[in-house]
Amino acid sequence: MQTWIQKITEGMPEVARQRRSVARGDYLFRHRQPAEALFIVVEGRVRMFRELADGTAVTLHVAREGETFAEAALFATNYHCHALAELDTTVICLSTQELMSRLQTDAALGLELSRHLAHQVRDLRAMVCLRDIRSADERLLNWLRQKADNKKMQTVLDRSWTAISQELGLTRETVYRSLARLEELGLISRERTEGGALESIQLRRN
Amino acid sequence: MQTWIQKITEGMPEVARQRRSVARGDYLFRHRQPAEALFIVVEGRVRMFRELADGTAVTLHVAREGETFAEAALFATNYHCHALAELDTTVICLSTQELMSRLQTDAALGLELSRHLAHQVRDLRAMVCLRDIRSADERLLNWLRQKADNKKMQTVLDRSWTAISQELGLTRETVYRSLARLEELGLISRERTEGGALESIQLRRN
DNA sequence: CGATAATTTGATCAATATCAAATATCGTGG
DNA sequence: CCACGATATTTGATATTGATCAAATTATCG
Repeated sequence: MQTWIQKITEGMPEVARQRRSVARGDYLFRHRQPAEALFIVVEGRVRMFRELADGTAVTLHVAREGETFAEAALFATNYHCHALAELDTTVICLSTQELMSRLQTDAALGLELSRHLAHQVRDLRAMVCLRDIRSADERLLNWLRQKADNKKMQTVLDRSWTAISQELGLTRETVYRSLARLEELGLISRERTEGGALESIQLRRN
Repeated sequence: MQTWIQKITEGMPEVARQRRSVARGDYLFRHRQPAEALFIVVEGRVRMFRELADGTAVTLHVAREGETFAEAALFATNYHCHALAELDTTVICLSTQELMSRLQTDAALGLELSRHLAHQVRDLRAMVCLRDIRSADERLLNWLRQKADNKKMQTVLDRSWTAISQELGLTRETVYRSLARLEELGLISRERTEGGALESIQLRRN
């Protein structure tokens, strides 16, 4: 688990970091409810959305396993959107009250939170930037380069291509075709590390 | 200017928040240089990118007027990318050293920074989410809904459509066509507030 | 070993990008 | 206040490319 979560949760009273399970289709919280917690997804998937006057839903974020969400709850008295479990979901709830009161005095904790958020900002900006690239080949290639070990020019995958294609904003079919094309062109080579099941991609120069 | 910047800069010694002008094509900072400042763009545009072993550039972010960038410099000793002025640019430099030393003890300042970053995270997530919508019409409509005043179901523009189309990840031609189509379908109506030059979009139900 | 998910390739379609060009609007200097 | 250049808006024609639907193969997990 991420460092900041460790630092935040350690020394936090039991009541302030409870687990909660939500069945698929149920709400974790609703718009305008008092913002009592922020969350870490342990398992499942949560969709956050606003609802307009005429009932139209506007999705703001989909939080997946390992991700935190509703950090903004710390700075608001009420939630500004709905959070719906798209699957059977388990989350850890971190009490905003508890956190906030510690943040009032504990500057180190605030730094830890800022660090976490600053990294999120960096990653998200990079993701937006990546999606500005229209060509599937170029987008995939840039993703590989972003992830690559700078010296070895190599990326080791931690997920299926099917999952990665979502992050890329492309269909899996398109991704597989791009992979084939890039390998064809000699820009990458795909290597299956026989020990682990993890595929790794070697970037070739030019 | 954003609140947090006010709070951060007020009471900050003159030396810790200097203006700096950079000519188009010059670097604001380079990869591996000591991370001495984070920045606010006053005017111009700055591109941040990494450079791979073979010289390939990977863009991570393009910061525009009014935006802050390199917040992560606070948590690193060295910059992890290059920052190049794409236009003649003026920035405000906020000393990381000064900021960091204040953040060590000033919990309120840390909260202000966290608040700023949490909002950025929220906005960026919403932007990524929006770009997952493939249809231009749907994407534009959802953008309008995100921006809309919840009661009046109305969005007042603060920029040209040409600028907005970039945020949407669409070409301006596509955006204009979508606008026409959505108005045709009666889903929106475009209204020119004669007083100001600002266009406003009224969302219709269904 | 069976079931489920992931990978891979093919054919076709639809939608957006692109290129082009005309009009409208804005801002600025005279 | 007006003229003029720059920018924004708007519509048209066409091409490209990624999405979609299909299906076969392979890998993974219990």
